[in-house]
Amino acid sequence: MRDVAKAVGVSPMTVSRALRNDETVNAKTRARIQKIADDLGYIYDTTAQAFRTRKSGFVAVTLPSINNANFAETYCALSNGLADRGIQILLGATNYRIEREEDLVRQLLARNPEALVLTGGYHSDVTRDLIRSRGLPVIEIWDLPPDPFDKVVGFSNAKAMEIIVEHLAENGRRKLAFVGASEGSDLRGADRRSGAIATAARLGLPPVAILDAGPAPVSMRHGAALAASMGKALLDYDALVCVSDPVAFGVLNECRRLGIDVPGQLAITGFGNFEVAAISEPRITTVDVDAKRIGEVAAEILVDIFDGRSQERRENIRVKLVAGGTS
Amino acid sequence: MRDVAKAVGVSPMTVSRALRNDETVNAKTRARIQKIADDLGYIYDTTAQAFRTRKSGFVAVTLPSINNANFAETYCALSNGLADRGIQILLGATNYRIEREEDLVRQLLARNPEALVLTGGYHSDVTRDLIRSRGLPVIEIWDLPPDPFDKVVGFSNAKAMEIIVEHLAENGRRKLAFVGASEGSDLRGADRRSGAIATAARLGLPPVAILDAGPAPVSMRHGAALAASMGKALLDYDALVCVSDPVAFGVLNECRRLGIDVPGQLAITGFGNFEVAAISEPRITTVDVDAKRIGEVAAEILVDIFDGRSQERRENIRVKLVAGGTS
DNA sequence: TTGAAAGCGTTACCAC
DNA sequence: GTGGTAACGCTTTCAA
Repeated sequence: MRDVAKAVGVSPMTVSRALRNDETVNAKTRARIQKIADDLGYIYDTTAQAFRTRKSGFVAVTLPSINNANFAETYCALSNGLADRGIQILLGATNYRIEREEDLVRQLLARNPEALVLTGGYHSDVTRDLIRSRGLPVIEIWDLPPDPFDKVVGFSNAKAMEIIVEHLAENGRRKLAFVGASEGSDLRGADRRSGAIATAARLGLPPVAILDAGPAPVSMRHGAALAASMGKALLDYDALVCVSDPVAFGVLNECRRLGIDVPGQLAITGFGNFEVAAISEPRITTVDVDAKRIGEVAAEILVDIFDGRSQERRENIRVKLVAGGTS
Repeated sequence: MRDVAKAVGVSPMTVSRALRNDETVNAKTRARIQKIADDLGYIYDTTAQAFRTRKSGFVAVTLPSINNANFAETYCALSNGLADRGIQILLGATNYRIEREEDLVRQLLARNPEALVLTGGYHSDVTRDLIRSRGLPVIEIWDLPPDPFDKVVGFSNAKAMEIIVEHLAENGRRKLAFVGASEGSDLRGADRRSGAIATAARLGLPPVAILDAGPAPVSMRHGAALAASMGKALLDYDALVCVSDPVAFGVLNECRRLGIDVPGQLAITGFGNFEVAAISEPRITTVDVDAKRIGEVAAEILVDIFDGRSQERRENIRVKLVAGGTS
């Protein structure tokens, strides 16, 4: 920058302003500076800028997994919503290990992000302190934590399960089992489980059985393996409430192999309205979450924050039942 | 850092060294510094480090899509392989739009990454110039481009299709159709298509028909929709070679609805050994690509580069046939 | 094994 | 409309 300044015959300060298209710099001077900078092959140092201004142009985002159609959609919507502002996303995947979050957040914070988007509302005390001491804007997504950091864009995983259990009860199912990940590995999944248990209790159904499909992320193969290991014992229940569509699909496929009639003998439900739920035959009854909208709203909130329009935000994204042929 | 130094009673310089695990700092002092830094909630400023050392600590990675089990696995392996070096990944998704790559690369380069990992070997001239003028290490993955930038970790998509077509021919199939994305939207998919066509020709089979499932990314629903729109006309062929497992699964499911017997009347093959291929009943014949290994090898190469051990690398990652019940 | 001084390239702030 | 000065938080270098 000094070299450019020398070549043009102005001060480095003026060059700095000109290159940022500062209006206060004389238009002609600005053009001259631009040209000479180009000629000299000058490359603006974004790192130095980020250092000096304390603005990194990053928003840090944590996701449990990047290989998940719903999270991927949220990520893309978020990314697109911030792109025109020149904001880039710094992504961190916890792979469903909560203890990873702390390290991850530390790494992400080291880059001075201007905001933090966390998937889920459960965080260790250390993580909370770490974040609070930074005092940066936080958005928690895909959840509706009772005691949030700051902004929230999500839905209640427990409540979302209500509509599934009510639907099953309306269709005469009583003996429910919940198929999900092992205790402690998928906290939103655990919320769904408690939601199912609570709703069943409220409706006067027998206690919901818990079937463990292994540590998160549980997917098709885990659902299939669980069903295979249980075999006809699955018929102790008349409905399997699965934590996600892939799990439900795995279970459903194994049921076909076992000669269990779905939905005749057994109802199966999923969660998330994944592509496989709609393609499966029969279609899997599921809950649709507007993942894209979560990302869009989060991006909108961030833009508001960066523009200085800050306000309390707790957005409840609607979820809806998608009735299929498995219930 | 100054605050930590004050609290510990040493100079900032010693703190700096301690936090970087510099061996020259007394082990006990180092531990004390670590502890107090933690207690104070100190977060190391990577931006300042990047500024001072002229090293960003970033590796930029482009992926066609993050919602893809294979790419996700490559990404995770890459990320893990670089984590101990303190290198973070800056991710950019093209969403299968090649024209996006240029913008994306420009954005990523603005962050001064220390290396660039590109998925695929097709790039616009502008992109090529952009990258070359920066003179940074480049690894192209998931492909084996004839004229690569630099390092390569991948496989020939065309050759991978050979094993599928040979397998089909061995099993007596002759009238092949390729089901893939529209021309121009998925270049690795197009390579698979040409591979299928070439191999069929070499084996003396009739010309391979091309069935267009729409713009990339094509997935279950596109496969299903294509099959539904064709109906019994699918029986003009005796094998459908699908560009990916999800597409194959969509086609397979629709065939069941249409009353087409797979593999009796029609063989179906996929690509990528996705979970759905193994869970599907019957299992889908597919090609397994060691996605994780691609990420691991790429990370290893990058570590070599950062350690100053640079050498030509063109790693051909093996792919293998996974024979299922659909062929 | 530890510390002091200087500086990385930019911009905030104030002066003119 | 332009310029001078200082500083951002760290590390390189040299000295003790």
